Amino acid sequence: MAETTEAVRGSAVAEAVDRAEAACVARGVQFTELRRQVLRLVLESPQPIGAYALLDRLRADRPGAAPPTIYRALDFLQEQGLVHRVERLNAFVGCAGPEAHHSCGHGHDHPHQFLICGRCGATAEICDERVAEAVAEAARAAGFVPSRTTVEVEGLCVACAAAPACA
Amino acid sequence: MAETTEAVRGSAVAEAVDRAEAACVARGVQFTELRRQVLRLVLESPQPIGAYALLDRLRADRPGAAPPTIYRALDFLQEQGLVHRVERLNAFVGCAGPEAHHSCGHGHDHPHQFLICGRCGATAEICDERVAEAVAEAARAAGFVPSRTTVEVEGLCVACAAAPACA
DNA sequence: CGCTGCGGCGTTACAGTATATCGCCCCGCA
DNA sequence: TGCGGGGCGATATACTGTAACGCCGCAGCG
Repeated sequence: MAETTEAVRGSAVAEAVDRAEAACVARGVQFTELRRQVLRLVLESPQPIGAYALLDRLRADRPGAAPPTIYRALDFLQEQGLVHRVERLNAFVGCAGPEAHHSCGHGHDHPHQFLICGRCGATAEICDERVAEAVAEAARAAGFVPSRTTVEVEGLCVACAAAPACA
Repeated sequence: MAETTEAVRGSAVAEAVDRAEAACVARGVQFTELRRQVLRLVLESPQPIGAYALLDRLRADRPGAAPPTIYRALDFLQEQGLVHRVERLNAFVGCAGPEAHHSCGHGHDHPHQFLICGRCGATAEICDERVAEAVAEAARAAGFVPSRTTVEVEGLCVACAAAPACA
C-alpha cells in the first residue's frame, strides 16, 4: 500500500522533473544534473524542507556537497519558478504546476500564497487572483511599486481542524 | 537640524514606550525594564533591525545580554502586538500605532502588511482591510482555518521609484 | 514562618541558516 | 590558441535562533 503510494508519488515527481527540464531547455537555461537532483529531492518531500535537510539527502548521491552547493541550486530553481521559499519556515517547496501559471499569463514569478498548518506542518500553495489584486492595489495606493509578494497564512488545515482534541 | 530631528524622534519614541507600558499594565502583563529597553531600541531604529544588531545595542546597557535575552523580550513584544517580525528580512519593526488597531476592533495581532523597499530598505506598515479580507476568504475557501497571516511586498518605495537611475 | 509554584532573567552550549571567497573545469567563441 | 563566463568543489565564516539549566523574587498558602 505504502509502496503503491510512493510509486505513484515517485512517477508524478519524475514527470514534474521532466516538465521542468523541458521548460528550462525552452528558455535556454541549463538544467544540470545537480539541479535535477535538488528539484527531485524538493518534490519528493511531502512538506517544506530545509536547506540542510536537503543537503543531507543530496549527499547520498554527492558526498562532497556543501551549503553553497544546495543554495546555488535552490537559487536557480527559484528564479525559474520551480521552487518557492516559505519564509515563515525557512524552507522550500516545489511549485505546484508552474506551467499552468505561465499559460495564465504570469511569468516565472507567478503570484501565489501559502496555507501552513501549524499542527501537522502541511503546506498548500494556492493562487488566488483576488488576493494578488488586493495586495497590488494596496501597494500602489501607497505609491509603492511592487515586484515580489509573500503571502503566508498559518492556521489549521482541513484535516487538523476536524480533529481539534488530539495531542 | 539632525539634532532636532533626533530629538523629535526620541520624544515620539518615549511617548510610544509610555503608551506601551500603559497598555501592558491595563492587560495585567509585566512591562519590565528589559522589555522597555528592547522596545525602545526597536522603535529608535528607522528601519527593521536584526536580533543581533539589537543585542549589540542592548549590551551598552546590559553587558551580560545574550541571544535568549533579546529573543525572549522580542517574543513578549510580538505577543503584545508592540513589535512585528519581517520574515523576508529576519528583522523586527515597532508596530505603527497598535492602540489604533485595538480601537478598530482588532486584537493584539491585528492584520497588517509590509511594503519593503529593495533599494533603500525602508519598510512601511499598512493595514488594508481588503487585503486581509481577501486572504481570509481564500483560506476559508480551501477549508483552512487561519490564525496568523504574513503579507510582505518587496519593491520600490515612492522616493526610490522617483530616482531610478542612481546607483 | 517555610514551602511551593511561577515568571523573568542570566548563562552556556549548540543547532540551523546563509554567504564570501578562491580555484578548477568545461565549453563556446574569437 | 587564448579568453571569458557559467557551473561547481571546497573551505571558512557570519548570521539567526533555540535548548537546557539554574538563580532569584514574589505571590499564595498552610
